[in-house]
Amino acid sequence: MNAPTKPTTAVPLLHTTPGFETDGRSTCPIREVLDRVGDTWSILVIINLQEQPVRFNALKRAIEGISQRMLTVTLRSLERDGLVTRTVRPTTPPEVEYGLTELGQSLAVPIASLGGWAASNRDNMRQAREAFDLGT
Amino acid sequence: MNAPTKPTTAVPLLHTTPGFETDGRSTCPIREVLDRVGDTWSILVIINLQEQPVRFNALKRAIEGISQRMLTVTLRSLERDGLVTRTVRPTTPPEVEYGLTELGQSLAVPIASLGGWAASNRDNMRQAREAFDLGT
DNA sequence: CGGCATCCCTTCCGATACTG
DNA sequence: CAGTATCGGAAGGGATGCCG
Repeated sequence: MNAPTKPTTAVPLLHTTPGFETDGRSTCPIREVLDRVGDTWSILVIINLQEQPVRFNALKRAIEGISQRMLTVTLRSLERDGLVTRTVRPTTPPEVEYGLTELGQSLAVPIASLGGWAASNRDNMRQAREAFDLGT
Repeated sequence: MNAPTKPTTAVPLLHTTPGFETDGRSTCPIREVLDRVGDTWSILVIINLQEQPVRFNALKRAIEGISQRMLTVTLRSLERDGLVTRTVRPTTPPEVEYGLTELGQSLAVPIASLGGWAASNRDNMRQAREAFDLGT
């Protein structure tokens, strides 16, 4: 989900190893998409933008636990991938609004269904975890 | 997605800060679920188990780029959360099969729809990225 | 208000070696 | 085959300070 970095020793994914790029197009699509929105905050940002455009600090308040730095980084990344738009209104102080692109809206649909699952099943997961942890 | 660790200085999430636990139950469900399944490999493992149970090394071969260590860690985590079952057949050499629980199957549904989005839209994301990177 | 730059500690995770 | 243990580098990300 970050800007291009140059690997020094460790290469994250096998298929990005020099000479093993598999022609640069045949990577698993899910892997590729998760590499961009599968981080800690992207999904939450998208969910919070689904209803209407939101300003930077409002977004920051809405997403519990996110730091200013990570919100900025996450928004830039989503903007780069064509999922989020950034609109500056040159007032003083400036207002910056973030919203979803059409692509972003389309991604918000499966994400919302994941959110629905989360809301319905988190208790099941908690109970399973407790049971497992008791088992040893 | 990891076993319980004791934070030393930095606390990952605000709402886990001592005195700010929000009673230990009111955390955003999506955040909570993503903390367990939102890592690099869990989603891919679940997708690969959706059809039928798969043995350890078969799974390793199926998931491009995963290391043995991360496959083990990921499977343990999913098992702990009640999403995956582990079945040992005491032959020599031993055969260990992993499969989805009912809970895991139910999670596989929204995950599959995310996968469908990924397959349909990765080219859009690539193009958006190229355009953005040209823009500066 | 909405950022960016730097510092620096923490966590992740691949590589490697060893076991039942 | 299916793991576990350990190590060390790389990456993640909070805190802080400065800016238009």
